[in-house]
Amino acid sequence: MKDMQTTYDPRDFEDKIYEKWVKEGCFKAKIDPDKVPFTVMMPPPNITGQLHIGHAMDETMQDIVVRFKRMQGYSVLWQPGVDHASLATEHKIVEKLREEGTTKEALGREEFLRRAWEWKAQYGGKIVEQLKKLGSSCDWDRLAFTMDERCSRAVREAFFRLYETGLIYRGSRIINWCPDCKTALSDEEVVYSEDAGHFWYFDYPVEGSGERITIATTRPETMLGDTAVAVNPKDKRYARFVGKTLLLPLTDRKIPVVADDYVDPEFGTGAVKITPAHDPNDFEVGLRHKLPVIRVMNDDGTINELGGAFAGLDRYEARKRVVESMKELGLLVKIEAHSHNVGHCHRCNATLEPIVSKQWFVRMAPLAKPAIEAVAKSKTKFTPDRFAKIYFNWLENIRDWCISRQLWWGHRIPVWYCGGCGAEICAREEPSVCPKCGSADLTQDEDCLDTWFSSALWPFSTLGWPEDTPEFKYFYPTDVLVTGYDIIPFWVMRMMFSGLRYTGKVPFRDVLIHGLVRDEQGRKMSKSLGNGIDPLKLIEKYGADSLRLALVTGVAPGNDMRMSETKIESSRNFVNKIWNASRFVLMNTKGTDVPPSLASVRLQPADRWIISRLMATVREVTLSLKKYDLGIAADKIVEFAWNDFCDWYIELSKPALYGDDPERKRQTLGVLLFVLENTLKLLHPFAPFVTEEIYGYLPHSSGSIMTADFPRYNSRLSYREEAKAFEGVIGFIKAVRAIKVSVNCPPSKKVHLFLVTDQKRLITVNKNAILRLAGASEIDFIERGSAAGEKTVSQVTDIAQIFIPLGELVDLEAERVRLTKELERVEGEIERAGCKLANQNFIAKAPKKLVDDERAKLEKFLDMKKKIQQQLSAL
RNA sequence: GGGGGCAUAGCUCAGUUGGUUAGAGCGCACGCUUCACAUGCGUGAGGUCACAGGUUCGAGUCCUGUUGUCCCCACCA
Repeated sequence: MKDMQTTYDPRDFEDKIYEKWVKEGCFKAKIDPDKVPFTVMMPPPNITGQLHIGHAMDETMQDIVVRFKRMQGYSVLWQPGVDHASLATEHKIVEKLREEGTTKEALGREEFLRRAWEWKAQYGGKIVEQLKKLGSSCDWDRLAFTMDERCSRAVREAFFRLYETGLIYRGSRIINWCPDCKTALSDEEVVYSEDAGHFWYFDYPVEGSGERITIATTRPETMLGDTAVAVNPKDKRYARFVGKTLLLPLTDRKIPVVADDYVDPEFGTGAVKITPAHDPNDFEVGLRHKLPVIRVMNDDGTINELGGAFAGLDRYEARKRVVESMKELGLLVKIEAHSHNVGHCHRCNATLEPIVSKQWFVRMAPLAKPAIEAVAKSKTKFTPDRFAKIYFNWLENIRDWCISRQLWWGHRIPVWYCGGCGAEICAREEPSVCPKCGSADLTQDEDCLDTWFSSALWPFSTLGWPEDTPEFKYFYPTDVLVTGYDIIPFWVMRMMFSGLRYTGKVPFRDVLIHGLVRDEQGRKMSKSLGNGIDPLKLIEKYGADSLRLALVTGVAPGNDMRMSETKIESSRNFVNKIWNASRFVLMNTKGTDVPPSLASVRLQPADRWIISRLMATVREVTLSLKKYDLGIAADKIVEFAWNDFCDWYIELSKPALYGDDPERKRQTLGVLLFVLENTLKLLHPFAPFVTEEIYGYLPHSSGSIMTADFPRYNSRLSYREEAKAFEGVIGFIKAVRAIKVSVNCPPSKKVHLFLVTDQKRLITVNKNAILRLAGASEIDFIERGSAAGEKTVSQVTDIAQIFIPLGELVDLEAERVRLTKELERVEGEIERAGCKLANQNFIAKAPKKLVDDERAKLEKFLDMKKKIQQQLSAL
């Protein structure tokens, strides 16, 4: 076999390995009755989308969970797919058409849709290719699209069922209208921002008297649609006006003054113009007082013919002209600066108009209730669980969902209108004649459904629902949904009530919520700021493994994270470390017939220590992954691999590897390989490429690491007592190093160690490692410190009192200061432990183990104190 | 107005059900051309865990309040 490259360069193998996985069908989901299924639905990225860093994090988290479960022996389905993103896609195509100098209306529906599909074919696959670069192990053969036949059928079925049971209705309501996209939006699609505006104070004359009522408005142009002025019934200032008639300026209409609790007497002038067609609150007031609804605006934001002289003007031009006209009439009282929250289109950012419009709605109350219960009863659990509160908050305050969009790209509403009898027909498949009158004159509703209507069905539409397919039976309900907290109202919630409504089951058992990836300064990434981090560039520069590790380390679940290149550099350094450690082990393996398992190895103390640490790590990592604490799991692996394995065990193994006992070398290599292989397996879900690449070089490995068993905790390999004893050796070595540094003794200078100890055996067994790692030439056991002679530096450790004669390097005074400091520290500990143990409540109420530990600690420190005092007096 | 997050080392953040002497990465200081790795190794400095109470034998962790900060929702025309 070829040797590993001396330098780690992910570009050498990442693409190659991904191809291999795909070719060997490693990602394929299989219905296997002997295995437990584990299903994850990928949140389908928009076909318009480019892979951004947020996707990268979301995908990485899913891939980690999925790879872990696969290695644990589950039959895993990670279902990929893309979303047609009705509005987003249509918006982009319309823009493109605009550049070409045409419009969708000019093209016509059919031609427009042909273009859209063409566009989808051209760009829709791009994001899929980008996902592959990250190492996503989803079953690409099952790639779904929210507008493919399967999903479309599910959409029609869902619509039909809701329609049939009266949960879908059509009605004229106030909705959020985007005059640029020319469509209705749901409440969730509105982005509010605090915009600087004005308050215009207008006088409305009272009919038959010289009096006037002053109202204040932020949208003067809507006065053309005013049908009343409202005051608070308790407001004495206006009591005499209630029931009177006002002459609405700029029009020839007369409008009443009504009394309504909605009006806040403290705000503005206490008198409010009521425009039921253009304001949600006014609409409600209008209903209460049976006011006419006069809509004065067209779909494109211009004033319509009901606006009289202002007809045809754009809303902002109309605003200007209305104010001017009022001023000319002497009815403009004053203008104040006023900033207020204004709704914007989440897609094009245009200022939205609340407008009365005939749309399709889903009645939410009956759907929200079971969705709330399911989470309240923990049928679905949020991680972290605080997001359940946010979920409840949304569902408890939810209003009916406006699902119709005046768009062409999307699922067309499955409702037909009969030209013969006027019937409204909802059907799963297009009817040929009217079932009521038999007329063939049927016209389908022009509108499309909100994209999220189809996304809401994703966990089961992709599995073939409404058919009871084998996939649906085996893989549904899914296990975990991974997504950002910003998507809870759009998607998580809607999948929940849809799943419960149509399948009778929750769509997923766990929801793993993550935060946003922010830039180095903690700002949200946005196009306008230009602070976006391109994950593909990072993969090109550092490799996918490094990016993945950087995305999940040091983040608590649900919290936002800051991404920076330094962070990825650290991950890259770690991956590089793994690369080199593996290279070291494999280099030494050459020409040696390494034992295939630990069974035949006579384990040394250091071996048992590293195996013990490995087992502890296996246990912690497995538990953390189970709880979706990906960051903690990654930390534990890194800590083990870098500190325990590389910094300690590999160094400890060197005397055996470079020594003259071939059998000892062979056995040590057995341990090195065992630990390395398990480390790679633990790391594989996080860093799939490099672990697979290295795995291929291991002498006893076969197949892909992807299909290897995830390491299992084995209590027989935990060696707790021995490992603990060996920690003493490590502490001892560190102490010698520290002594040398403290007296500026060059590390290369070998020192002679004189030890007072009752652990001669432990030290003798590990003598070679100690000499090498501590930089010592000789070890002598002595009975008393004074035997080490003059000019000696000393230190107390858990396993020995160390004396090092360092001749002229020793500054007696500095040594005295150092030991005195050490003595103070130990005395502090004695004080602390003593106080604790003097507390009768502690002795009585704390667990026995803690009390015993504290006693042992006190003993230890008392002993140390005695020894340090001896050393001080010997100076 | 309602809800939520965050406040721990110079910076960015971890800290599992309360329990060793509170950790990591980066940065900093000093020292290392040690035969896997300078993308490295060794040693170290640096924290009254925002503040004030409370519960407890014991609080960074739980409770109450305060301050600062960020986010989501609602919203006064």
